[in-house]
Amino acid sequence: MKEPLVILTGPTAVGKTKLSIALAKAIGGEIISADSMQVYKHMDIGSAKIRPQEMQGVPHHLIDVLEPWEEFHVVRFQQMAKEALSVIRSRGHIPILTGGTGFYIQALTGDVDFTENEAGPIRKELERQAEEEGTHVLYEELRRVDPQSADKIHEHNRKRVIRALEFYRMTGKRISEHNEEQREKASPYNLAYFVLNDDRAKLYARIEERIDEMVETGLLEEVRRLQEMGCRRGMVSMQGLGYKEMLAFLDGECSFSEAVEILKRDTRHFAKRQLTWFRREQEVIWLHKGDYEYKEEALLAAMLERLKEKEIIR
RNA sequence: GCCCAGGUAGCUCAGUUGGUAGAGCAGAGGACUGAAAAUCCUCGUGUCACUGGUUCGAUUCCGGUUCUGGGCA
Repeated sequence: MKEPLVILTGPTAVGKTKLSIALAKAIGGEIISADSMQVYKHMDIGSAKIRPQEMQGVPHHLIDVLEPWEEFHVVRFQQMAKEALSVIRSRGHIPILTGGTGFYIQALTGDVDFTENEAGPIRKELERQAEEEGTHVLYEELRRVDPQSADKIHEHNRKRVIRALEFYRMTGKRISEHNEEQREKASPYNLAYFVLNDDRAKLYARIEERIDEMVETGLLEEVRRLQEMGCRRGMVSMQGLGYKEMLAFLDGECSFSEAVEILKRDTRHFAKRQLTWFRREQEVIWLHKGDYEYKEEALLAAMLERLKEKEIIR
């Protein structure tokens, strides 16, 4: 029997956190966060991090474990999540992966192998080359070396072009082949992949509301504090929604109200991208809040039923 | 009340020397396998305010009406 893994995800601001607590309490679960920003300490307001008193005693993993100047990425996530998984297993609890970073969820559920190469100076070299000679030169090289990837990746998508080349230069293998292999792997987990969703208009209204709350509770002050701690705009953590917009304001690039408007817009765009991602995922169990009259008990009951079907709970 | 400038896509506006129109933003869809809250791609028909006139033909020219700014009284 495969190891059980419950996933509760969905677009930003849909209400994942609240529901995850109810679910964890109902099934004796522990939560692993699949969130690229909540891992960071001192980033509480902008990342909409769960507060300790809201956890209601449910153990949480991968929250508040890194300093904002540290780099976080899928590989690190995968390692840490696997460690958390074994801790949870040893306690006889059920792991619940909660958060909106679809890529991270995929890395874990698909057990994607990232061990083939170690991050090195090649990336920096490629970035420099892109800067000096233009992405086009790199793209041409990619076409020579890995035409399949070149077909798939748009020339303007600098990050992807660089990564594909980086992979080739480091391993001598084509990333397109590697990805193909990884894609065919079956998940080692007995998955229950829930995606919470709501009407688009309601979701957008909730995003707007939530950002207003963040502003009222001191988003700008939080970002100022981070700046004083030495956080700069290039950092991975500072590319998070809420952080990059406030930093742009603090650098005098726009007015405060403009920054807030841009933040709202970008967050809407983000939610939309998340939904695109989940639509593509196989095996997803959609939970439309409207189908359950927006009642937590009804949503919970539906989830528990599916968990029974999958023999994750009795 | 008079004068001026305007009323064109959800918003901001461009344009048609008369042959029924196009950008940005918003919005929608998509991609994504070591930056992913990142990065990238695709999608634009609307009584061109209303109403008469001139014209083969008016959103474009002329008159009137109306609305919105600004100025003068």
